[in-house]
Amino acid sequence: MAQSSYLNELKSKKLKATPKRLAILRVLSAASVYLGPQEIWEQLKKDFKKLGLPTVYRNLEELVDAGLVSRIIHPNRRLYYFLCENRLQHHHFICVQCGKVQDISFCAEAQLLQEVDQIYGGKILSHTLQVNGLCRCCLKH
Amino acid sequence: MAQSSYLNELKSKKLKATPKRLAILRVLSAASVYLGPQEIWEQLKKDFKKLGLPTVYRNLEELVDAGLVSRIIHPNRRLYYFLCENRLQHHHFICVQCGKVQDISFCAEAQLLQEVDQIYGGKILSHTLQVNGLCRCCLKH
DNA sequence: CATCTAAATAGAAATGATTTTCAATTGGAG
DNA sequence: CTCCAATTGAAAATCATTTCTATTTAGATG
Ligand SMILES: [Mn+2]
Ligand SMILES: [Mn+2]
Ligand SMILES: [Zn+2]
Ligand SMILES: [Zn+2]
Repeated sequence: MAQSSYLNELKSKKLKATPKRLAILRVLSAASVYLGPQEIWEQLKKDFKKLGLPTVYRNLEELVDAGLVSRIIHPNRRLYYFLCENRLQHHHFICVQCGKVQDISFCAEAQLLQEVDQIYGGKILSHTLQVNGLCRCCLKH
Repeated sequence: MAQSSYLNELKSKKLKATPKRLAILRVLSAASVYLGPQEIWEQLKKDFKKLGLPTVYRNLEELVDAGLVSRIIHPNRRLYYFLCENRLQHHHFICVQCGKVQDISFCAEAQLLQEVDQIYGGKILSHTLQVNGLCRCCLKH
């Protein structure tokens, strides 16, 4: 995704385009795997002599809220983040070994809505669909 | 579920039917909502003068592994547990307000397998599908 | 019933990811 | 340039969960 695209999205979400926030986006954008806050922090400490880990945590969550970054809840229950070009609502297949993320085009939304809304009369606030496993590449080794 | 049914399932999973383990099952069985380890512990401290919180944590995970209890990852990212009579693979709609759990009969398994296995060549180890929201009852108030 | 062993437990301590606090800094609108 | 809300760093707190180890116990076996 282009840098200018980030800027527009940030502005529309009322997030300032601070150097650190942009750097976090840059790291995520360059990564081919999901990254944890700690990893992102360690990469960025090289570029900024001062950078607090809480800043990374805060920014990641803000970027998720803004819809720029997707959050992955690993089976180990730690949080990871991934910058996905695909802006449509979708889900992920994640490799627990190498960290690769692949889009799942299948979306359960309609069926879930049907069941929860029409049968139970409830209101869906969020849903998680995540598939964990080993990617083709990791399967070989 | 009948007590004797628990005993059989425990035995088949090589879990001893200890008084505390059975008590945990009893508490879960009596509950109409998902419960956290702490809550379960607090209820059981009345019955056992000695009962460690780690024991509750350990047992809950063992019971999940044994397939007797289902684990719920709340949007608040804490763990909750629920004893569901339905032993077939299925998912849940949980109310984030009152803790009610309702079965989602819809299962994405086939489609996910199709996509991950046949398109990506990966292997699914687990998948999470959970719907969070407000139940009919909580919606009214 | 007595014996025996792997499984289970208590209690205390450690863990470690995540969050909070608050004073100082800064982006960017006007 | 000014100004203020947003952002940040540093340190500390939180707090759910796990680990450790000595002790106890379920239940298999004879
Ligand atoms: Mn994606
Ligand atoms: Mn169920
Ligand atoms: Zn992989
Ligand atoms: Zn409810």
